[in-house]
Amino acid sequence: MSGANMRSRGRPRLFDEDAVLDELTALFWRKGYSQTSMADLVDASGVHKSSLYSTFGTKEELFAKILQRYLAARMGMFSKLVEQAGPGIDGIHAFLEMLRGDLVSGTGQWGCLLVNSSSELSGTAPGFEDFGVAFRKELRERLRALIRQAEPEGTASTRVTDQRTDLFMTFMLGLNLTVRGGADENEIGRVIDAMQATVDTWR
Amino acid sequence: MSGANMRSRGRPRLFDEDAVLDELTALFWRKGYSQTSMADLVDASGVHKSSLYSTFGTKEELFAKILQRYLAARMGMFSKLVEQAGPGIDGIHAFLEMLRGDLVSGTGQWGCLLVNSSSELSGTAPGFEDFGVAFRKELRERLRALIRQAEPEGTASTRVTDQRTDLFMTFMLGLNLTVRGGADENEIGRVIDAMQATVDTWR
DNA sequence: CATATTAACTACCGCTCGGTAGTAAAATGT
DNA sequence: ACATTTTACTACCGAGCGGTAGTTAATATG
Repeated sequence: MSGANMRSRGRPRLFDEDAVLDELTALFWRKGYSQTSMADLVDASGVHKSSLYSTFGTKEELFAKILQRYLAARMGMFSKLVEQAGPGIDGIHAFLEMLRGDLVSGTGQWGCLLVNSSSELSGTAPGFEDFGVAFRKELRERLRALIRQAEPEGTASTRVTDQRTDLFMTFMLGLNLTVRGGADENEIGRVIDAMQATVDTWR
Repeated sequence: MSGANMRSRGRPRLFDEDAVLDELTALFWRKGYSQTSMADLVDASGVHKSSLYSTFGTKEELFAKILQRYLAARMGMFSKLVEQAGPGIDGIHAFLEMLRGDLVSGTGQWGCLLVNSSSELSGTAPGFEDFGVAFRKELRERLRALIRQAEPEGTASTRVTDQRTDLFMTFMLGLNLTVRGGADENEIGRVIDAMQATVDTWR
């Protein structure tokens, strides 16, 4: 029986692995992969370099783990947002408003780690491109569900749903870029308003 | 009189400055700023390192010059595209089709150098953020002209024009990201079709 | 207490990075 | 011819990079 409370054999960790991964994620998120050095990660986490290597492997391996962890968390967040948004066109409106709230504060202004990384490393990718593809695919599924449930039964064709999903998705990517590019709250607000107006024509 | 044909005093350059800048631009465009080393630039251009430094200054200064040059070229291109697109909703459709042609071939799949750089360096920017802001502002002006001339006189309010412009602009940013993220021709086509359908509702 | 195991911590390695000094070569000016 | 100016080219520098070996400390097991 290897229960949850079974302590391992040697010296116990002095740091919480999850908490450290959160800090490292934040650093990569804000500065990008290339501009974040191992020394930066050591400083930010307080964990010695060798411990980072023995725990998470090389910088590439660490980053892969972080991306995968981030992907799961991000998708969980979007699923919850879609759920909270509720059905109907009003649901999409609510979804966009929740997005607005996220983008103007905290980590929101750094864009999406997966999108950023996919863009940063696509020209020289060791193998991170798959994460970006997976992200777009999963996000698209959730957005499609949000949009699908906003259409009165029988009225919408699959084609229309798909087109709206593609537009909405591309809009979200562009919004991420706008935010990361340093847009202020007004500009973000304007852009979201523009999408709200478009969504209104879907009634 | 310092005419165009007045040769300078010392040893003449063995390389064409503009041609070299084009090559360096392509490299930064594809690989990004951080992932492009001076050695890479030397290899790609065939110009010795010292000559690059004496001609263009440090890596940061060189990159600033490249961004500025790229900005001018890019804006010229967009101005021409808008002009070629012509008036009316059909003009916007034509514009999108020209975009489609550009994105599936050559440098198009690397996205936009300014957008990429703005995203890559925003978390650690030495001072490149201004280029991204200038780019978004200038691009927005041109897109607004395209959209403005597609509206029948007297029918459209300033507010509607601005909203459509913001949506279109954000769409283009997202499209860039989609392309750079490694989307294939089908996915790009779908996304553009989605925007075409939205533009159709503007009639 | 002895041993095995795991982690913390220090010190270091080879390499690549951006950047520069110093010299040889090719042009113009007098 | 000679000096001046500008560039081409070689060789090199210190710093920071990602990554690792080796030692000390803390826990579990026998």
